[in-house]
Amino acid sequence: MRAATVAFAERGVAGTSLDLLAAELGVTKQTILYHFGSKSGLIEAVLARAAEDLAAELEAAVAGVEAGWPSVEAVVRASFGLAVRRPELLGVLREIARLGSPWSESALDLLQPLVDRAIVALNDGMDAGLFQSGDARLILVSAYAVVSGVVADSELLRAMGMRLDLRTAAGLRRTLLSFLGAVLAPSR
Amino acid sequence: MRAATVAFAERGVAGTSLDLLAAELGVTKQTILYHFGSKSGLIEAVLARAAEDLAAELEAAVAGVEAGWPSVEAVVRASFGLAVRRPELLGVLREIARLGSPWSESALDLLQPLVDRAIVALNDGMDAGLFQSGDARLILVSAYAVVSGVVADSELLRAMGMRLDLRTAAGLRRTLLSFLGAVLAPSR
DNA sequence: TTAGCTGTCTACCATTTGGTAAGTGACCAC
DNA sequence: GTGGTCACTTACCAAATGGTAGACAGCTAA
Repeated sequence: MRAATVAFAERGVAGTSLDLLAAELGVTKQTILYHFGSKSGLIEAVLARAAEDLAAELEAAVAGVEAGWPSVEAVVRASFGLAVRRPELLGVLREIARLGSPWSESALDLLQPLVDRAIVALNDGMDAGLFQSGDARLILVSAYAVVSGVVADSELLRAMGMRLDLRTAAGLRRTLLSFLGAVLAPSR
Repeated sequence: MRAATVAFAERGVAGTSLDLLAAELGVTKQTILYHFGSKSGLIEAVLARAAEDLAAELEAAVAGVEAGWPSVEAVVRASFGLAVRRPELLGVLREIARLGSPWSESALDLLQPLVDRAIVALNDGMDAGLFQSGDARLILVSAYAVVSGVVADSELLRAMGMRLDLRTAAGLRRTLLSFLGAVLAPSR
């Protein structure tokens, strides 16, 4: 599943054949089919695991962190950490969500709780005066798109003479936090 | 080429077979091969056209617009306009760039001028005191990632109960411009 | 010892895929 | 009218793809 996750994220689902995946693992394609039944079964398992892992990582990031700006900072930090440490986690989710029915729906179901939780947190923060009022969804989707876009378009980073390493991620994190700070900071 | 661009952007290059593409067009696969020689030939043509179109659109957007913030605004407006009007333009570039050698290099060559131009414009603005100083590359890549991420992850938009329509794009544009305004506005 | 289960393999299979070869009709210059 | 080019077709083909069937070895429980 780890190999499949990486392969799906890097080469796409359609671009990953069971034969090739099996060869990478030093087994035959039939071994994969034995464990997952079909390619769809493999996709399903990979999707479920990735969503679970992502939720766990973000959950861990905000655990014990106080609501408001510190939580935002923690999530952003964790997201860019994932983008460097496990880019395939975000990549495979996007890749599977793009497959169309019924995969988009499955992915959507699995990610909905995360989205809802973030929206609620932002709105709560706004209500509590910790954040400036605004459209939480627009802010969330913009922030997510930065992380997702950076992971997905690593080729474009190269066009700018950058790599998705720790230093770049730190710079991007600072930039995104400035972005968010500007939009969320309560007017004084 | 228009059909191929849309198909590549939506289903990926590997996920688009010549047979299917031909069927959509009401011709045979051999007709496509006649005009483009091979699938690679088609990809190459689509890539070149997409890069050219993107450059032309952005060029037109900043033509006659004064340097500094108005230019930033114009580019952001044009980008989100493209994201709504012609999402396949951005999508296909990302999709082809992801194919690995030698496609990434080709795509990179074609997009490099755009990137360079944007970097120079930002740095000039900083030198002229129109913008706050900062890392132009980080700002550019972040801003690009917002647009790219929104186009690529249209499924996630749905998870938030949003569509990539004119209204949403306008909201995202305002959000991104707030982001950029906060990072670029000269300190007073 | 043996029966059964598990994980893997070899051997196939039908379909799909990118690509080649050889035509066929329409048009056009001479 | 006739030769040639252009756009497109039908008829194939070899390789790759997802998937099935059945054999085989290792392990465990009776």
